[in-house]
Amino acid sequence: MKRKERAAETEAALKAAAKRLFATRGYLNTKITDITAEAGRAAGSFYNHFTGKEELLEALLADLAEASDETVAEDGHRADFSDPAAVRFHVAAYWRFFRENRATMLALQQAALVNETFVGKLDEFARTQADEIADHLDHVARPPAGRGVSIAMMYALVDTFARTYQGELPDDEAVEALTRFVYRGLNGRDY
Amino acid sequence: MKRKERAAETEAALKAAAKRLFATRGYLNTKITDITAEAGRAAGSFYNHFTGKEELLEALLADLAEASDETVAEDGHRADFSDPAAVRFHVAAYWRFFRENRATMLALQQAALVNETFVGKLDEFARTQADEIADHLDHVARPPAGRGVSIAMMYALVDTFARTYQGELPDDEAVEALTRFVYRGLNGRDY
DNA sequence: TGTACATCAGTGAACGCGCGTTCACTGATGTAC
DNA sequence: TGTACATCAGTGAACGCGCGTTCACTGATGTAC
Repeated sequence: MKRKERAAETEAALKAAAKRLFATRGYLNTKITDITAEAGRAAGSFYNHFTGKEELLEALLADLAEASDETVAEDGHRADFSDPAAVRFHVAAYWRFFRENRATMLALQQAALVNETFVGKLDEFARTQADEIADHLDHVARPPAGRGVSIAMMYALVDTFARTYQGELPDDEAVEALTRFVYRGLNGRDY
Repeated sequence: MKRKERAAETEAALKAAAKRLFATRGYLNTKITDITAEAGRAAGSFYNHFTGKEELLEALLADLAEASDETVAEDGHRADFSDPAAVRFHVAAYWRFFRENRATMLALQQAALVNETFVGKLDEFARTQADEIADHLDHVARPPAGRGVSIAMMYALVDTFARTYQGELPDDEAVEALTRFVYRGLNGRDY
């Protein structure tokens, strides 16, 4: 079974190279030949594993979905956003998730600009996140708007802030700021 | 002076066509030949007016800068974010600004993914917006974080929400929801 | 005011670059007997 | 266990498509005298 091993190694090398390049120069600026060069393989090798850059990104997304599932199952999970600790827990979890999957997340957003398929995947991702926390508002007495809109605002804030300032701001400062803003926004009072 | 008129008309037609296409299929998916076709001119004509798509976008940005300046000068301008009316005023102004300049704003964001120059322009735009409202926090007793971070969070939320939900949500519902969330986030209390 | 020439905006076919994709080839691994 | 053949992963030069960009040409407008 040396053949399958070799193929698996190459595939992994291509995915790893792609992540590195996506993180630095971005998905759209990365050529297929850049990926094969970074992975130390010939250009033609790419097509033994993927039909194109899109399929490679889908493979990265599949990997990411697993990582995402783990996050939810973490212990310490608080499910009531009228409790500041619960808000902080979720903000911190998303922040960590984003740091660990930055390359793929940025690539997905870029791909969505150019390819309808990935618009769908991005929406689906956001919807999944939203669904998982929808019931966390059950004990929030006076949310700022309807449930869907409230969650959407929270998500827009945390996601965009992570995209923009992660790496430029100390992690705990960012998490504290977001937690305070979100908690206040949702509950209408301080803690 | 019929020649200059004709040239000006063509240039305006190209800009208008570009805006239409940027709004529908996006900046990155729009080819130069798409723009000339949409404007009803020959492909070569484009280069009498712009050196490339980038320069066209810069022209659109220049137009937008004028529009932006007007907004600030509007009357009814409230400058104290401890007053809900002031928050609402600014949220509504940005919402309106975004609706009127959607094509250019979306194009700028897309261009920034591929071209360093536009990263700079986008940052500069955000910084300008932030500077204009920095002093509006003077009477906010307990902001959620330092001044810069507080403004950045507010901006991330309002801008992303407009990008994502404008057109899908009634304008006043969106403005109310954002106003409430932002006011609470900044002040730590409801109104 | 008229004539001859210069300049300009616009045209669209043609050119060429960049990059995705193919494919004949190589050497290694697996299979049949 | 050995030999002959098949299959597979990987290679990289070559091909070709899409699109940006050029350029010789046209007709209209402007200028000189």
